[in-house]
Amino acid sequence: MNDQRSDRSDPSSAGLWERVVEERLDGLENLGALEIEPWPTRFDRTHTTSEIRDLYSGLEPDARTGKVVSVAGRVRLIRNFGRLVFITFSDQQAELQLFVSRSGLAPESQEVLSHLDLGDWVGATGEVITTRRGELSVDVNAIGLLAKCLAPLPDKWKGLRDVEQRSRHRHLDLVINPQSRRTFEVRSAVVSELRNQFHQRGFMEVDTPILTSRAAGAAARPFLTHHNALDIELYMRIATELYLKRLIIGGFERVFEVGRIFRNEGVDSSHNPEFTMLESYQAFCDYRDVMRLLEEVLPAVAVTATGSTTVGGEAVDDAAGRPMLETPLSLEPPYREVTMLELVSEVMGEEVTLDVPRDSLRVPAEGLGLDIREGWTTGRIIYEIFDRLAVPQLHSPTFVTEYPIEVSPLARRHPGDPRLTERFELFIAGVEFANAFSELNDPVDQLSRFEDQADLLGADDPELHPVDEDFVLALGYGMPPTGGLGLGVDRLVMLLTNRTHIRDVILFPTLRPTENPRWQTYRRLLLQRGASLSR
RNA sequence: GGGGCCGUAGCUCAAUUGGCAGAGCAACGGGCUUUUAACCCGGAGGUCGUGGGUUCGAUUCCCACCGGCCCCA
Repeated sequence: MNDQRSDRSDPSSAGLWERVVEERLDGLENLGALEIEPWPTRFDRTHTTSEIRDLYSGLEPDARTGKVVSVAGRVRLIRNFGRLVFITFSDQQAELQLFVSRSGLAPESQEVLSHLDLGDWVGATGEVITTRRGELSVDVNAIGLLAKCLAPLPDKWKGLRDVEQRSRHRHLDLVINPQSRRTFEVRSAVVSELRNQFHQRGFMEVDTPILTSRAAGAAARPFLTHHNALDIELYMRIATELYLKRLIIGGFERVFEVGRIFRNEGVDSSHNPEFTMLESYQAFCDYRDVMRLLEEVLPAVAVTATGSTTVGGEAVDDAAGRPMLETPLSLEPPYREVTMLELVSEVMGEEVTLDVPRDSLRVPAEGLGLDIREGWTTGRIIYEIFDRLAVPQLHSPTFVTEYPIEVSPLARRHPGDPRLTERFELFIAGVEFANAFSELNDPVDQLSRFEDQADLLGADDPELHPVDEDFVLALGYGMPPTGGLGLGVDRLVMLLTNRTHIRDVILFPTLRPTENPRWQTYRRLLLQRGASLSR
């Protein structure tokens, strides 16, 4: 272990932090003297904050409604005037003000009030009123603690800004940053609407194995794990593709899976080791049908999740991350369609075809700063030029079609040129969102493609696929023509919430573990208190 | 893999051409019955990411390391 690791939000100097926890624990003891339970089991809420706002918006200042409500939430702000206290609290929907006059308040409520801290959960009962300044409030006649917040929260206004700290302490991020809560609400809506869209089109949702004996269906390094009882090595899946195609072979004509995928590769602002991908397969269809599907599904998901097919452009609060798109962009179809060879010809400034000799492509490509490896064919080099130089310029939604066969071992050959495939990827804002093709269903061709890839595996090329023998055997029983799709769900959420960092759209991203230097102090304080409670 | 920037109070951030470490909010004590991030008074709170070096003296300069962000391959 490395002792030099630092964690900025958890400095080992726990002096002030320790004092705050101690003081709050002391406050609990005072409540105990009045037999007030700081962690009661339940609370009868009659209204949420937004229900009250909906019912009583537009009241005149200094109004009384005669309506008594019970509300609950977390204390966000306290403005104490001595005998009069204003408390702003929030539940999941919104904030609301509590108007608490000490006169006439029961002793239990007075005691709760005097030990109330920012972050505490409270339940309060009283009449809905507006104050002299017109603020909708609950005129509290009883207030109780629902849960004590023992540790100080980050500043409500400046928030937690650091991406790592926000994901490492997600509970605090969600308390503090409304934008972050909003992001994950959008994520939930995106996944829900994706499912809805596919169900509506007659797709059946399925679950395929995460633990597999062979990580296939994509070009990626897998995570390795071990099953004790069987005493075998197992891989975490790197794609759902080959299992879903087995289901098409089996006779399910439309299947999809929203699946967690694991790839043992680098971590950066757009890659997390585990991420979510939607894959769908529909029999009797080709890649052009999948294009139309995407053009329908993506705008529908955008509207359901965000209310609009326009993404980006709006100012994103700094505390919740930087924007992905500075200027707005429309997801309305039709999307631009262009072949890879057209794009590469554009980049190179002259017409590029698969007939161009390898070296007359390699030399100018290296001149543009690309690292061209020894075994790469013309098609592979074309893909590299495309990936490095053309992709970043694909701003509005663009289907790039006709991929070289070398980088598409699972896609059907293009009828016009067997060195190309019926494949497309969808790019938006310079980022790949979807990958689709007319699925290769000829086992003879599939086997030779896998064998070609296997021959090259020693070349350590990240674009190479491992062989899956069982899948080739399965193909032999006949897979109908099929259009397949892979859609990156995390990236779609990034696009719809305008975030640049994948950690901002994954609740608990993979992080290097750190020791929390406060733990020992915290543990000691709680154990001390426990001992004094049991006495 | 290469380059740049960053790490200071619970949170957000200053400052120092190398000489007692600063603010706002939070927290603590006091005051206040109509606030909207209330206000006023007072007192606290720091291993300046970690380790080493240079120096009379290092938060500041140098080196290494840890962690982060951005750009490039």
